[in-house]
Amino acid sequence: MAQTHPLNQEISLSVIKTACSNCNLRELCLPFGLSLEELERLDDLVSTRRRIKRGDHLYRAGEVFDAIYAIRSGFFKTDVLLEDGRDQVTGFQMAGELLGLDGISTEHHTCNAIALEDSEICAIPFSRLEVLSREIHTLQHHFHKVMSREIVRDHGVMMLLGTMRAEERLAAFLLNLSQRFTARGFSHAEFYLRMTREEIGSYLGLKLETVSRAFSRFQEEGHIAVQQKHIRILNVNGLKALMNHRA
Amino acid sequence: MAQTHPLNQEISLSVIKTACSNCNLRELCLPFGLSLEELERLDDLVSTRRRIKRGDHLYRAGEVFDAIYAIRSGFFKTDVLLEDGRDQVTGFQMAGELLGLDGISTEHHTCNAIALEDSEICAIPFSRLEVLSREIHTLQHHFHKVMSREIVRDHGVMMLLGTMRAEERLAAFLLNLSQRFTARGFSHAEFYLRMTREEIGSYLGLKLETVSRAFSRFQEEGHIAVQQKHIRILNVNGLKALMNHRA
DNA sequence: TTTTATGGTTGACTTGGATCAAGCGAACGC
DNA sequence: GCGTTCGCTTGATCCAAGTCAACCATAAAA
Repeated sequence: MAQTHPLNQEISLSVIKTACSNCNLRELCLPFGLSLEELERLDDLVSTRRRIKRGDHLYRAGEVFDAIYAIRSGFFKTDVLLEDGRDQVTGFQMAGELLGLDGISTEHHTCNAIALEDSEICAIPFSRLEVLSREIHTLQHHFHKVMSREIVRDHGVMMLLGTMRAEERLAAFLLNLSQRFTARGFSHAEFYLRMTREEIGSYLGLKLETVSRAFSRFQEEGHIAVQQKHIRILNVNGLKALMNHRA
Repeated sequence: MAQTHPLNQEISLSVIKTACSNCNLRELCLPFGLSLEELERLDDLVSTRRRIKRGDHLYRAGEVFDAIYAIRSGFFKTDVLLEDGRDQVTGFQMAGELLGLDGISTEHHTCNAIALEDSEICAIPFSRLEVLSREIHTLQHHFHKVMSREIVRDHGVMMLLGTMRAEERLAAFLLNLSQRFTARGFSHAEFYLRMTREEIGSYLGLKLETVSRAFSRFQEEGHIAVQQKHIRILNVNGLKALMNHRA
């Protein structure tokens, strides 16, 4: 159902529904800023849509790179494995975000992308994207911005890992999630975590016990209400205050 | 000794000498893979070359972005400041590497770039680079690779900050520097650090005392010889072994 | 329904790296 | 030449987070 061959595009309504031009994520995703006519050209390019079940890989480190992926729905993590078994979660991605940019560099993926819930993605063949972005300046520029934004995000994570203490890291993490959910029209104050404490810990450079303790502490202090994966933010400013609370 | 002082570039020769087509870094830098004719078109674009004195900023966080910079000679650091005074060094850049990619995202620089020794840069107006890369496919693709490489590098730093202990981080850092010096034709085993212990610490998420102690330890164990900023690597495999030495 | 597995919480203790503090050496300005 | 500054080293102590361990909660399987 997700896979739709470009040939049927006139026929089925479902196909039209999953076209970029009709996608409600188009203002967050790659199509940002494109005209209607340009959008349709992008539609041609985004031919493959695919479902990824919770726990399955979208791609693995080492695989040949030939497409980047836009998340239509669902939630992913990316991680990097060291030979000795250590791994680092490098990011959590949600609807409208792009996966696979790391693969351009060596033409092989350098990390694993794993669905944390049943998800749907759009595959964008990279060489065709390069062709199209030579013709559509807005697309070219926006793509550059997206890559750059990823670099800026990574710098933020470095700052977090390099200078913040455990509770600051977790506060920053929750505020970041909240802000991204808001941008997608969800509640900024109430959401379900898609990842385990261990995955959060890996992302934040902490052990799962430390993450768990920090959650409990935030709850005691009235900043949030936690019940397993269900989070309610009760005091955004409290969390923000935690972040700048000395080096 | 790695420093090549660009002090006397005779006027007439200097123009030719500083063109991409004659730059000895062209295989490391943006021009990688371009034909001679394409190189000349890139030369037109890279009009501004500038000297930056040790300690001076190439750009500051918040400034309007309109160009990326290729390092012709010298050494830089980039860092991000938090309001409360904490800062994180996000990278050290040497000849042939690009600076400023983070600015594309918001059209403002998001970090500071500071010369750690007297340096020379080539400014590449970004909008003109976008125009040219629509025409020269090789340039377009290579630029994408460079951005992607930066993302991959950042993931490596996350891994380092998230999962490694102090001595592993420093070993990884030294091996990385060594490898990059090698790629530029310098000794892989002997070099001068351009940055202070504090800057290394900031980059590695450690305090300067910890960096200093780790250096001393490496010396005691015969992996390296340190005298202030002068480093000699005596046992590369020893350093490599330190890195995979358990989580 | 009970059983099992997986993920989360909490406590006791240990430890790597931070902090505080003193002193040293090289480079620079006077 | 000499004093000042800045960066580096080293030691003593402390503490945030890691480790180890027990137990609890939820959901899926039997």
